[in-house]
Amino acid sequence: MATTRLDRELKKGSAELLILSLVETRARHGYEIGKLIEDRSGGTLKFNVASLYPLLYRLEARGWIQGRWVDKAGQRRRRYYKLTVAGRKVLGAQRTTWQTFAAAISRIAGVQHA
Amino acid sequence: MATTRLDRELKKGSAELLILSLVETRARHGYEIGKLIEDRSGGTLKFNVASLYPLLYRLEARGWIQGRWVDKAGQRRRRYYKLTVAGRKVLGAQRTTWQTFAAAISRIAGVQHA
DNA sequence: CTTGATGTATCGTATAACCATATATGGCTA
DNA sequence: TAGCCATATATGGTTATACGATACATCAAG
Repeated sequence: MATTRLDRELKKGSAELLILSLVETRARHGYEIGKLIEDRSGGTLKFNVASLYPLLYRLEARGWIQGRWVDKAGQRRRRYYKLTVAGRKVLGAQRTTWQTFAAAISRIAGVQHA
Repeated sequence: MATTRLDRELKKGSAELLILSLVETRARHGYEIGKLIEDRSGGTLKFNVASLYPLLYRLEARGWIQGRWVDKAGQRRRRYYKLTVAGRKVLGAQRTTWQTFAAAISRIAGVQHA
């Protein structure tokens, strides 16, 4: 079946919310974030690296996450990102936004959410 | 507060689902669809005409909706769109996709849906 | 020594939203 | 009767962005 494009677009809109959520309780590096999203969604959500990394840079440039390089023997260097104070506020706002949108869409599209 | 862009992106992804849903039971014209989405979402969802009309043309080009010009005295001509058989199948698939995504995002982002 | 998983990075291209603007009609009001 | 608002459709040009492809780098497994 042809991809409806809806799924792709949906990923775009929720990308920031997903990333901010994952670095909420602890610092994580890019690759880990990508894998976590894929795994926890059961393969439903999957980010291309060419989308994921630029997104991380953007979030850092906005001051919502803070990156730190970590070198460890026997490993490629990783950049760990953690949520900033400003990012925490944004995350809270985005969670509310998400719920509002999900409710509105479900109502108009006639989708019942469990 | 600065727009987080999440809301804008979310609209993009759900636009097709919303439109297909609104022309499911009866034919509607563009302006009406725009107003319905805005009204039924309580202002949360709002489409720019420069996004809405091209989207309608795209959906029609794909054969998911079928447009028909209707002239009526004392009114500007309107183009009424109705769901096609192919569109009905797509709508069903998109509803399923939407539910799957909403569940995945809520799970990862730690958002509880009522 | 080749393959695959891990890990970060980006060029180029295609897609698409939307601002601004245009056209057209009817009703209300000053 | 001129102005403005709601209705209704249409699009050129700008801008943002996702992602395929590709690159580089390290280590384990076979």
